[in-house]
Amino acid sequence: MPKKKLEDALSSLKALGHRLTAPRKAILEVMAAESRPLSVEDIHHYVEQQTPCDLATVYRNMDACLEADIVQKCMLENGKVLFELVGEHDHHHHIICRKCERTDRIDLCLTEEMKTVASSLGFTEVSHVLELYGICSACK
Amino acid sequence: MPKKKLEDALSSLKALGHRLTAPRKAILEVMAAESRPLSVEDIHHYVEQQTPCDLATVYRNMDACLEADIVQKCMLENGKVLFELVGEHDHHHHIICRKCERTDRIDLCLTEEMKTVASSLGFTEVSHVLELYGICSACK
DNA sequence: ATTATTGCAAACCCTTTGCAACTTA
DNA sequence: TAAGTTGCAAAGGGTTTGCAATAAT
Repeated sequence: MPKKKLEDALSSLKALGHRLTAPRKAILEVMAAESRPLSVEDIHHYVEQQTPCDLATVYRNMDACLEADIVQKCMLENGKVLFELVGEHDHHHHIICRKCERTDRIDLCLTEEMKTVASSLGFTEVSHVLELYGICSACK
Repeated sequence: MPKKKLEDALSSLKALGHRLTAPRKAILEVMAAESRPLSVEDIHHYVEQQTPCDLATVYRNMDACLEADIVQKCMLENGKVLFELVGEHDHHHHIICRKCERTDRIDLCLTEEMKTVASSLGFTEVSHVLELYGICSACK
Protein backbone atom coordinates (compact mmCIF):
# COMPACT_ATOMS: atom_id res chain seq x y z
CA MET A 1 0.00 0.00 0.00
CA PRO A 2 1.97 2.93 -1.27
CA LYS A 3 -0.87 5.25 -0.40
CA LYS A 4 -0.36 4.56 3.25
CA LYS A 5 3.31 5.39 3.06
CA LEU A 6 2.45 8.75 1.60
CA GLU A 7 -0.15 9.52 4.23
CA ASP A 8 2.17 8.46 7.00
CA ALA A 9 4.87 10.69 5.63
CA LEU A 10 2.55 13.67 5.45
CA SER A 11 1.36 13.22 8.99
CA SER A 12 4.88 12.77 10.30
CA LEU A 13 5.75 16.14 8.89
CA LYS A 14 2.59 17.68 10.23
CA ALA A 15 3.40 16.30 13.66
CA LEU A 16 6.63 18.26 13.61
CA GLY A 17 4.81 21.47 12.88
CA HIS A 18 5.38 21.49 9.15
CA ARG A 19 2.76 22.75 6.74
CA LEU A 20 1.37 21.01 3.71
CA THR A 21 2.28 23.10 0.74
CA ALA A 22 1.85 22.23 -2.90
CA PRO A 23 5.56 21.65 -3.59
CA ARG A 24 5.95 19.55 -0.48
CA LYS A 25 2.98 17.38 -1.30
CA ALA A 26 4.20 16.92 -4.85
CA ILE A 27 7.67 15.94 -3.65
CA LEU A 28 6.31 13.28 -1.37
CA GLU A 29 3.92 12.01 -4.01
CA VAL A 30 6.77 11.58 -6.43
CA MET A 31 8.86 9.75 -3.88
CA ALA A 32 5.98 7.51 -2.91
CA ALA A 33 5.17 6.76 -6.52
CA GLU A 34 8.69 5.88 -7.54
CA SER A 35 9.51 3.93 -4.38
CA ARG A 36 13.17 3.75 -5.19
CA PRO A 37 16.10 6.00 -4.34
CA LEU A 38 15.99 9.25 -6.32
CA SER A 39 18.42 12.09 -6.69
CA VAL A 40 17.40 15.63 -5.88
CA GLU A 41 17.59 16.29 -9.58
CA ASP A 42 15.23 13.40 -10.35
CA ILE A 43 12.75 14.56 -7.77
CA HIS A 44 12.87 18.10 -9.01
CA HIS A 45 12.35 16.94 -12.56
CA TYR A 46 9.28 14.88 -11.77
CA VAL A 47 7.76 17.46 -9.45
CA GLU A 48 8.04 20.23 -11.99
CA GLN A 49 5.77 18.27 -14.28
CA GLN A 50 2.90 18.95 -11.94
CA THR A 51 3.86 21.99 -9.85
CA PRO A 52 6.48 24.69 -10.18
CA CYS A 53 9.11 24.05 -7.56
CA ASP A 54 12.56 25.42 -6.94
CA LEU A 55 15.56 23.15 -6.58
CA ALA A 56 16.30 24.75 -3.22
CA THR A 57 12.86 23.73 -2.09
CA VAL A 58 13.65 20.12 -2.83
CA TYR A 59 16.86 20.35 -0.83
CA ARG A 60 15.07 21.98 2.08
CA ASN A 61 12.37 19.34 2.02
CA MET A 62 14.91 16.55 2.01
CA ASP A 63 16.36 18.03 5.17
CA ALA A 64 12.94 18.18 6.76
CA CYS A 65 12.21 14.61 5.76
CA LEU A 66 15.50 13.36 7.13
CA GLU A 67 14.77 15.01 10.44
CA ALA A 68 11.29 13.54 10.42
CA ASP A 69 12.93 10.23 9.68
CA ILE A 70 10.73 9.46 6.73
CA VAL A 71 13.44 9.41 4.12
CA GLN A 72 16.70 7.56 4.00
CA LYS A 73 19.79 9.01 2.36
CA CYS A 74 22.08 6.77 0.33
CA MET A 75 25.56 7.77 -0.70
CA LEU A 76 26.79 6.15 -3.87
CA GLU A 77 30.39 5.09 -4.45
CA ASN A 78 30.74 7.87 -6.98
CA GLY A 79 29.62 10.55 -4.56
CA LYS A 80 26.08 10.90 -5.83
CA VAL A 81 23.36 11.18 -3.22
CA LEU A 82 19.96 9.55 -3.38
CA PHE A 83 16.89 9.81 -1.19
CA GLU A 84 14.23 7.23 -0.62
CA LEU A 85 10.94 7.43 1.18
CA VAL A 86 10.75 4.75 3.83
CA GLY A 87 8.15 3.74 6.36
CA GLU A 88 8.93 2.77 9.93
CA HIS A 89 10.66 -0.55 10.49
CA ASP A 90 11.48 -0.59 6.85
CA HIS A 91 15.22 -0.56 7.14
CA HIS A 92 16.80 -2.10 4.06
CA HIS A 93 19.63 -1.74 1.60
CA HIS A 94 20.25 -1.71 -2.13
CA ILE A 95 22.31 -3.19 -4.83
CA ILE A 96 23.19 -0.68 -7.49
CA CYS A 97 24.42 -1.34 -10.99
CA ARG A 98 27.69 0.43 -11.65
CA LYS A 99 26.78 1.01 -15.27
CA CYS A 100 23.12 1.97 -15.41
CA GLU A 101 22.46 2.73 -11.73
CA ARG A 102 19.54 0.35 -11.68
CA THR A 103 18.69 -0.20 -8.05
CA ASP A 104 17.26 -3.28 -6.42
CA ARG A 105 16.17 -3.58 -2.88
CA ILE A 106 17.92 -6.05 -0.61
CA ASP A 107 16.50 -7.23 2.63
CA LEU A 108 19.62 -8.86 3.93
CA CYS A 109 20.60 -6.98 7.04
CA LEU A 110 23.03 -7.55 9.81
CA THR A 111 22.02 -5.17 12.49
CA GLU A 112 22.53 -7.60 15.32
CA GLU A 113 26.02 -8.70 14.36
CA MET A 114 26.98 -5.08 13.97
CA LYS A 115 25.62 -3.99 17.30
CA THR A 116 27.59 -6.76 18.95
CA VAL A 117 30.87 -5.80 17.38
CA ALA A 118 30.25 -2.12 17.94
CA SER A 119 29.39 -2.38 21.58
CA SER A 120 32.48 -4.47 22.20
CA LEU A 121 34.39 -1.41 21.02
CA GLY A 122 32.44 0.87 23.32
CA PHE A 123 30.15 2.41 20.75
CA THR A 124 26.48 3.07 21.37
CA GLU A 125 23.59 4.28 19.22
CA VAL A 126 24.91 2.25 16.36
CA SER A 127 23.62 2.61 12.85
CA HIS A 128 25.08 1.58 9.55
CA VAL A 129 25.27 2.29 5.90
CA LEU A 130 25.48 -0.60 3.49
CA GLU A 131 25.31 -0.48 -0.28
CA LEU A 132 26.20 -3.23 -2.69
CA TYR A 133 27.47 -2.57 -6.17
CA GLY A 134 27.66 -4.82 -9.17
CA ILE A 135 26.85 -5.19 -12.81
CA CYS A 136 23.22 -6.02 -13.45
CA SER A 137 22.07 -8.69 -15.86
CA ALA A 138 21.03 -6.14 -18.49
CA CYS A 139 24.44 -4.45 -18.55
CA LYS A 140 26.66 -7.47 -18.43
CA MET B 1 54.85 -4.18 9.00
CA PRO B 2 53.69 -0.82 7.80
CA LYS B 3 56.88 -0.45 5.80
CA LYS B 4 55.85 -3.28 3.56
CA LYS B 5 52.50 -1.68 2.83
CA LEU B 6 54.26 1.46 1.69
CA GLU B 7 56.68 -0.42 -0.54
CA ASP B 8 53.89 -2.47 -2.05
CA ALA B 9 51.96 0.66 -2.78
CA LEU B 10 54.90 2.30 -4.47
CA SER B 11 55.60 -0.68 -6.65
CA SER B 12 51.93 -1.04 -7.60
CA LEU B 13 52.01 2.49 -8.91
CA LYS B 14 55.29 1.89 -10.68
CA ALA B 15 53.84 -1.19 -12.34
CA LEU B 16 51.17 1.00 -13.88
CA GLY B 17 53.76 3.30 -15.37
CA HIS B 18 53.56 5.96 -12.70
CA ARG B 19 56.63 7.86 -11.58
CA LEU B 20 57.90 8.31 -8.09
CA THR B 21 57.82 12.00 -7.38
CA ALA B 22 58.42 13.73 -4.09
CA PRO B 23 54.77 14.69 -3.51
CA ARG B 24 53.58 11.21 -4.39
CA LYS B 25 56.06 9.55 -2.08
CA ALA B 26 55.14 11.92 0.71
CA ILE B 27 51.43 11.27 0.23
CA LEU B 28 51.89 7.53 0.48
CA GLU B 29 54.19 7.86 3.47
CA VAL B 30 51.60 9.89 5.29
CA MET B 31 48.87 7.40 4.51
CA ALA B 32 51.05 4.48 5.55
CA ALA B 33 52.07 6.21 8.76
CA GLU B 34 48.56 7.13 9.80
CA SER B 35 46.96 3.85 8.79
CA ARG B 36 43.46 5.15 9.19
CA PRO B 37 41.07 6.84 6.81
CA LEU B 38 42.13 10.40 6.04
CA SER B 39 40.47 13.22 4.17
CA VAL B 40 42.20 14.90 1.26
CA GLU B 41 42.54 17.90 3.50
CA ASP B 42 44.24 15.84 6.21
CA ILE B 43 46.64 14.30 3.75
CA HIS B 44 47.46 17.65 2.25
CA HIS B 45 48.08 19.11 5.65
CA TYR B 46 50.49 16.39 6.73
CA VAL B 47 52.30 16.25 3.42
CA GLU B 48 52.95 19.96 3.36
CA GLN B 49 54.94 19.59 6.57
CA GLN B 50 57.61 17.79 4.64
CA THR B 51 57.17 18.73 0.96
CA PRO B 52 55.32 21.46 -0.87
CA CYS B 53 52.31 19.90 -2.54
CA ASP B 54 49.22 21.27 -4.19
CA LEU B 55 45.75 20.17 -3.16
CA ALA B 56 45.04 19.20 -6.76
CA THR B 57 48.03 16.89 -6.62
CA VAL B 58 46.52 15.06 -3.70
CA TYR B 59 43.25 14.64 -5.57
CA ARG B 60 45.03 13.39 -8.65
CA ASN B 61 47.04 10.95 -6.62
CA MET B 62 43.96 9.61 -4.91
CA ASP B 63 42.56 8.85 -8.35
CA ALA B 64 45.74 7.07 -9.34
CA CYS B 65 45.75 5.08 -6.11
CA LEU B 66 42.14 4.06 -6.53
CA GLU B 67 42.88 2.78 -10.02
CA ALA B 68 45.90 0.96 -8.71
CA ASP B 69 43.65 -0.47 -6.05
CA ILE B 70 45.91 0.48 -3.20
CA VAL B 71 43.54 2.84 -1.48
CA GLN B 72 39.98 2.43 -0.39
CA LYS B 73 37.50 5.28 -0.44
CA CYS B 74 34.98 5.66 2.38
CA MET B 75 31.96 7.91 2.14
CA LEU B 76 30.73 9.24 5.45
CA GLU B 77 27.07 9.74 6.30
CA ASN B 78 27.62 13.48 6.17
CA GLY B 79 29.09 13.41 2.70
CA LYS B 80 32.72 13.66 3.70
CA VAL B 81 35.12 11.43 1.83
CA LEU B 82 38.06 9.59 3.35
CA PHE B 83 40.84 7.55 1.83
CA GLU B 84 42.78 4.74 3.40
CA LEU B 85 45.82 2.87 2.21
CA VAL B 86 45.12 -0.84 2.15
CA GLY B 87 47.14 -3.88 1.22
CA GLU B 88 45.81 -6.81 -0.74
CA HIS B 89 43.35 -9.07 1.03
CA ASP B 90 42.93 -6.38 3.61
CA HIS B 91 39.30 -5.62 3.00
CA HIS B 92 37.71 -4.26 6.16
CA HIS B 93 35.30 -1.66 7.47
CA HIS B 94 35.07 1.00 10.14
CA ILE B 95 32.98 2.30 12.91
CA ILE B 96 32.99 6.06 13.09
CA CYS B 97 31.99 8.25 15.99
CA ARG B 98 29.32 10.73 14.97
CA LYS B 99 30.68 13.33 17.34
CA CYS B 100 34.47 13.21 17.12
CA GLU B 101 34.92 11.12 13.97
CA ARG B 102 37.19 8.73 15.81
CA THR B 103 37.50 5.69 13.59
CA ASP B 104 38.00 2.09 14.60
CA ARG B 105 38.65 -0.76 12.29
CA ILE B 106 36.13 -3.61 12.13
CA ASP B 107 36.95 -6.96 10.69
CA LEU B 108 33.41 -8.24 10.54
CA CYS B 109 32.60 -8.73 6.93
CA LEU B 110 29.88 -10.46 5.04
CA THR B 111 31.15 -10.81 1.55
CA GLU B 112 29.81 -14.29 1.04
CA GLU B 113 26.27 -13.57 2.15
CA MET B 114 26.22 -10.55 -0.09
CA LYS B 115 27.50 -12.35 -3.13
CA THR B 116 24.77 -14.91 -2.67
CA VAL B 117 21.99 -12.38 -2.46
CA ALA B 118 23.42 -10.33 -5.29
CA SER B 119 23.83 -13.17 -7.71
CA SER B 120 20.29 -14.31 -7.04
CA LEU B 121 19.29 -10.91 -8.42
CA GLY B 122 21.50 -11.32 -11.45
CA PHE B 123 24.33 -9.06 -10.39
CA THR B 124 27.98 -9.91 -10.94
CA GLU B 125 31.26 -8.32 -9.91
CA VAL B 126 29.77 -7.50 -6.57
CA SER B 127 31.45 -5.19 -4.11
CA HIS B 128 30.09 -3.35 -1.15
CA VAL B 129 30.41 -0.34 1.06
CA LEU B 130 29.74 -0.70 4.74
CA GLU B 131 30.29 1.87 7.44
CA LEU B 132 29.01 1.78 10.98
CA TYR B 133 28.27 4.88 12.97
CA GLY B 134 27.84 5.37 16.67
CA ILE B 135 28.88 7.37 19.69
CA CYS B 136 32.26 6.33 21.06
CA SER B 137 32.96 5.81 24.73
CA ALA B 138 34.81 9.11 25.04
CA CYS B 139 31.95 11.15 23.63
CA LYS B 140 29.06 9.50 25.35
C1' DA C 1 64.28 13.07 -25.35
C1' DT C 2 59.97 11.61 -24.03
C1' DT C 3 56.18 11.52 -21.17
C1' DA C 4 54.28 11.84 -16.68
C1' DT C 5 53.51 15.06 -13.05
C1' DT C 6 53.07 19.32 -10.85
C1' DG C 7 51.40 24.13 -9.52
C1' DC C 8 48.42 27.59 -10.29
C1' DA C 9 44.23 29.63 -11.28
C1' DA C 10 39.99 29.31 -13.27
C1' DA C 11 36.04 26.65 -13.93
C1' DC C 12 32.54 23.49 -12.13
C1' DC C 13 29.00 21.32 -9.69
C1' DC C 14 26.16 20.57 -6.11
C1' DT C 15 24.35 22.51 -2.08
C1' DT C 16 23.31 26.16 1.12
C1' DT C 17 21.85 30.74 2.49
C1' DG C 18 19.64 35.52 2.93
C1' DC C 19 15.81 37.88 2.17
C1' DA C 20 11.46 39.59 0.65
C1' DA C 21 7.05 37.82 -0.89
C1' DC C 22 3.68 34.55 -0.07
C1' DT C 23 0.92 30.75 2.15
C1' DT C 24 -0.86 27.89 5.62
C1' DA C 25 -3.04 27.12 9.90
C1' DT D 1 -2.09 37.40 12.21
C1' DA D 2 1.82 34.74 13.15
C1' DA D 3 4.99 31.50 11.62
C1' DG D 4 6.43 28.31 8.25
C1' DT D 5 7.61 28.06 3.28
C1' DT D 6 8.91 29.43 -1.18
C1' DG D 7 11.56 31.53 -5.20
C1' DC D 8 15.26 33.84 -6.60
C1' DA D 9 19.83 34.96 -6.84
C1' DA D 10 24.11 35.03 -4.70
C1' DA D 11 27.50 32.71 -2.00
C1' DG D 12 29.94 28.49 -0.57
C1' DG D 13 32.81 24.48 -0.45
C1' DG D 14 34.84 20.69 -2.35
C1' DT D 15 36.61 18.79 -6.65
C1' DT D 16 38.17 19.03 -11.41
C1' DT D 17 40.53 20.93 -15.41
C1' DG D 18 43.66 23.45 -18.84
C1' DC D 19 48.01 24.73 -19.52
C1' DA D 20 52.71 25.88 -19.29
C1' DA D 21 56.70 24.67 -16.47
C1' DT D 22 59.13 20.94 -14.35
C1' DA D 23 61.02 16.50 -13.24
C1' DA D 24 61.38 11.35 -13.79
C1' DT D 25 62.77 7.59 -16.65
